[in-house]
Amino acid sequence: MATVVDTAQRILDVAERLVQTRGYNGFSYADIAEALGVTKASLHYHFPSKGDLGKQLIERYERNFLAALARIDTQSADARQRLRRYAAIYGDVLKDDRMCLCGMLAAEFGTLPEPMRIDMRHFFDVNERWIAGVLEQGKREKKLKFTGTGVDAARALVGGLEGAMMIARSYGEPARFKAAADRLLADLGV
Amino acid sequence: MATVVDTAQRILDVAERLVQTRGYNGFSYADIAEALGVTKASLHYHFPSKGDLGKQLIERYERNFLAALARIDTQSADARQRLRRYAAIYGDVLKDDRMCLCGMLAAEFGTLPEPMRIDMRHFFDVNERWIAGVLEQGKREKKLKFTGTGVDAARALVGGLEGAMMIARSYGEPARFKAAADRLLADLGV
DNA sequence: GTCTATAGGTGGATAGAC
DNA sequence: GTCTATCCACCTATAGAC
Repeated sequence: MATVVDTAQRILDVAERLVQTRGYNGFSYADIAEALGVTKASLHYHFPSKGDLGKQLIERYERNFLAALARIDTQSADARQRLRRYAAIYGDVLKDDRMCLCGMLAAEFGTLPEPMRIDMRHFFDVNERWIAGVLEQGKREKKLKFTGTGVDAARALVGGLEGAMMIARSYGEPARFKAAADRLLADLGV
Repeated sequence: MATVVDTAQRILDVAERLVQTRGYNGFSYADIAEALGVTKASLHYHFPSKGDLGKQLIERYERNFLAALARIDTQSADARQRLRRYAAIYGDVLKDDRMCLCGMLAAEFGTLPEPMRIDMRHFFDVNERWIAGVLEQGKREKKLKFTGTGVDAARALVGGLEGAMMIARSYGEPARFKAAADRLLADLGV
């Protein structure tokens, strides 16, 4: 049985927001310790090294993301509606003043430990696969249109959403993201 | 008269590559000093603080970028060709294993000193303006197609290129960028 | 302009008491 | 599990000699 609110999860909650707002190289154990009112040493009990923390951060983020995609699958049958809801996830993250965790880590790729790199790419892999599936479904049902493979179109969509999100955040204008996302979706027939 | 090879420029050259590969929070004066065979102290003579260095880095990057756009303007009259050459600039940066300097800084926005934030946004402002101009030219000449304003379409293009670049670099696959870029251009009628 | 030397701070991480 | 205390490497930055 877990504690009332599991300590490791609370650490991950704070660390997640820190990475999404300041980046993996932009926060320290001291930041988390201060936010939770504990010492740095006790954080090391739960996550021995920063690399361990980072890796678990990505894995939890992917699990939560996949759960959100599963909800879309069960609640929305229409391909166009599924894509709209997919893009809305990004928009909600941005309205909370955050970048996508993995978009952030992609920028910091050059300094990440290998285990984090692998997990980060896996996040994009599963995202692309899910989108590609929706795109192909939409094409079969003649509700979506795109040239080339579903995977290629999916990659362009993910890249477009991540980039638009990153720039919109620098301007503090979530509307910039919305405009770009709507355009990307429109090009797919949404 | 400048030295044979101006020291400040050589510092900026090394720092530029470091930011583009490791990020602003991912390099130190020690890295530059080692690469140039000088001490950290002498770097501070040329750039008193890291914020000064970062700011001058962006300003030089924007000047060089604008010069490249000016070359496109004089050498290519066709709107479609101009966009292809614009996207090719990004592709060349990526093939050199670098991210766009300002795309990198956009990710690190949360930790940047205000002067760098201002310069970074200015880079995107001038990029968007240039693209918007090309898009509107192409629309008048009935060679390009897009809905809404040229600025909105320009923003979606910049975001799409930056995001695709960032992810392609994480996979070490420049081809991923090329595929996404071609798709973004195709949606504009290129 | 570049050097040596160093200040003053923060980084991640560990040992051992409670 | 959390604490105090501490280590050592690294960070940005400065003073002052050459």
